[in-house]
Amino acid sequence: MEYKEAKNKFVQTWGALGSQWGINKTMAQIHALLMVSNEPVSMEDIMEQLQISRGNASMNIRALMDWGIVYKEFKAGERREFFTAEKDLDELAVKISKERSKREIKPALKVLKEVSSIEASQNEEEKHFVEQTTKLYDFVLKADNVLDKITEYKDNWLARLVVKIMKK
Amino acid sequence: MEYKEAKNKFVQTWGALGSQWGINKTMAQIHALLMVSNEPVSMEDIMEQLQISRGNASMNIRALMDWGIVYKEFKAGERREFFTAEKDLDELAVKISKERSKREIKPALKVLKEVSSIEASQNEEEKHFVEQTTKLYDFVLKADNVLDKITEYKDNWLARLVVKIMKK
DNA sequence: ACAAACTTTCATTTTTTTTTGAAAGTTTAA
DNA sequence: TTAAACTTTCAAAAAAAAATGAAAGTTTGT
Repeated sequence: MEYKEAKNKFVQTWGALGSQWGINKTMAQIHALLMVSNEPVSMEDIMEQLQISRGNASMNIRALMDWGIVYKEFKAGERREFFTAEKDLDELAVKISKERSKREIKPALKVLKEVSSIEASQNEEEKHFVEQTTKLYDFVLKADNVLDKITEYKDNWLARLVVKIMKK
Repeated sequence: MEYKEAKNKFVQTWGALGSQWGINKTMAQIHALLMVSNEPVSMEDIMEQLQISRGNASMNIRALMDWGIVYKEFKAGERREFFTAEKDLDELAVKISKERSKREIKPALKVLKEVSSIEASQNEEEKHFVEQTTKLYDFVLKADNVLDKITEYKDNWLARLVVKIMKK
């Protein structure tokens, strides 16, 4: 396998993986492309390499910047904008965790708290509902706190976690 | 808020959360419904409560059983089948981790290994590609191992993890 | 062996998500 | 201030994913 083929395979695979985790394919592909580029890439290049339209490129780059994992770069003497991806994987994981927590987990927690707080009657069915949603709330809250803690370590949290977990 | 409203809100929210994580909405809703039911539920009931077709119900229940998080139950003297969800949240997390690892992470690792093993020329661009994909491979491998380890603890891994992580 | 009571399958339809591309907007240099 | 060089927006089109429902399949009781 030579470089071009490998790069393409990587971009495709990363895109597919993204969509299995609720991230749109193009967004994941753009990210993949930027991850393995040693130089900032222009929108024109992204469009060409991924064969996508200007609008699509623009919107997905914007989304990646909103996630804080892609940055604009300016090159001296160049009018157009270039983009780079966050390449430090620890940093990347931290940012993704933070965003998903903020956008998805926190709102879900709010609902879980609400629904687990209803006045349960004698009814077995209702009692079970309250019990189960309460457990779920506690569980999700704990999991979310783990994410928060992870972001505090910042550097190499995964390696540290591995060490801790591995020693039984 | 009374029970029925709360239950509905929970099912809707769980469904929405599912789709943000790459799980189809109905599948997540069925799971939600079964999670908070104290009794096994028939397909008929699922169809009615979620207002979905028989085919849809059948296929998504099947998918949930393939994930190992929903079980068939037989009631004495009843012809039709009933379903229950895994209600132990630790067990649920373990099963989901295992499946996602098997279905998504392992295949991605294979590709990462492949593409990071190309013969890199002198070319800076190619060198960077190999370097970056190698780092990614190591990172994903470590993360996947964490998932594996988690499944070994089985009981209350999250609580243990919290303790470990919390004490700085 | 039959038929009633169910469940599964899958071609077709519907819904949702993503992409396109042209018009509108912005920035910069002269 | 103008216009060239870009980027963003968003209504419409296309593509992808999910849902339907009727026919086929299966199981069970008699």
